[in-house]
Amino acid sequence: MKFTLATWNINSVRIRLQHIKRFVGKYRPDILCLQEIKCANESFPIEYFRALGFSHIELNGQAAYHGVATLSRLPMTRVAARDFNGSGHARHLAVRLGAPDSQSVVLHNFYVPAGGDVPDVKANPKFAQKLAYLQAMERWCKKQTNKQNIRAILVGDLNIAPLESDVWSHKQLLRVVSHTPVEVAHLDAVRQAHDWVDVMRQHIPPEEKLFTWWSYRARDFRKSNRGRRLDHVWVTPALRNAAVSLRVADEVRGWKRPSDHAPVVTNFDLKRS
DNA sequence: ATGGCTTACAAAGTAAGA
Repeated sequence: MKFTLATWNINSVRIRLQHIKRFVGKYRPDILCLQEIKCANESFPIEYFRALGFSHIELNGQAAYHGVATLSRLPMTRVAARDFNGSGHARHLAVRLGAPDSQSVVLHNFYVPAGGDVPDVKANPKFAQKLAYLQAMERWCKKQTNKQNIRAILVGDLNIAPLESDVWSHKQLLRVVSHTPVEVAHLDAVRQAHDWVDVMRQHIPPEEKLFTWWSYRARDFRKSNRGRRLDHVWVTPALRNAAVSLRVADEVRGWKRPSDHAPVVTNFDLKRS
């Protein structure tokens, strides 16, 4: 099975419909994982996506904040929508691609908490909640059995830029939430707990700068280029060779009134795994 | 630039993003 998968923190799905149409027209993704849809399930523009060809739609939304959606041209079934840290936030959705046999793949769509401003669990409850969320993800990963045979893809806005080359200035961001050593250690623990493979860094060397998010506050995001790699594509070892190509669609960040995140587009060929 | 912007919301200023 071959398919194109895109993950994109859309920062309000309802205000970004024209961008979605333009992006889908250009990249023809078979599966689209959105984060920060910022609407309840009943407010999600389902018909708009059906008209774009996404006949399979699974939602985990809430009013105003957070929320994730997975849209597909290919058959899929809902597996779970977990609340990893008991916050009541809509931040996760899992679907199964294909019939539930040994060749099917589970796709996880995540929106990890941003964590607020101050990287101190005592002074900032949001930072504590972010670390708790990552610990719950790690526990869940550890609990899985027969991990070498699990066929799974994990994508989304993980809100952490782990490598020095994942931020515009390692030194200046060491005490900025998203790149602090404690967050990076927590994310590494999640990854190692399931031997997840960092697909973006399989395709783009770790020495090379790679960003998926640029602040709205820069006058010219390309000129200042103070970006971070907050969005990720991971696969289990069984799918280690399944991603044939990948790119960050950073031109989308330059469209008028964009999301502050760019989509990440991956082409999969499951025969290669 | 220690935030210059953007979004949602029983709509004017809050809260949140990161």
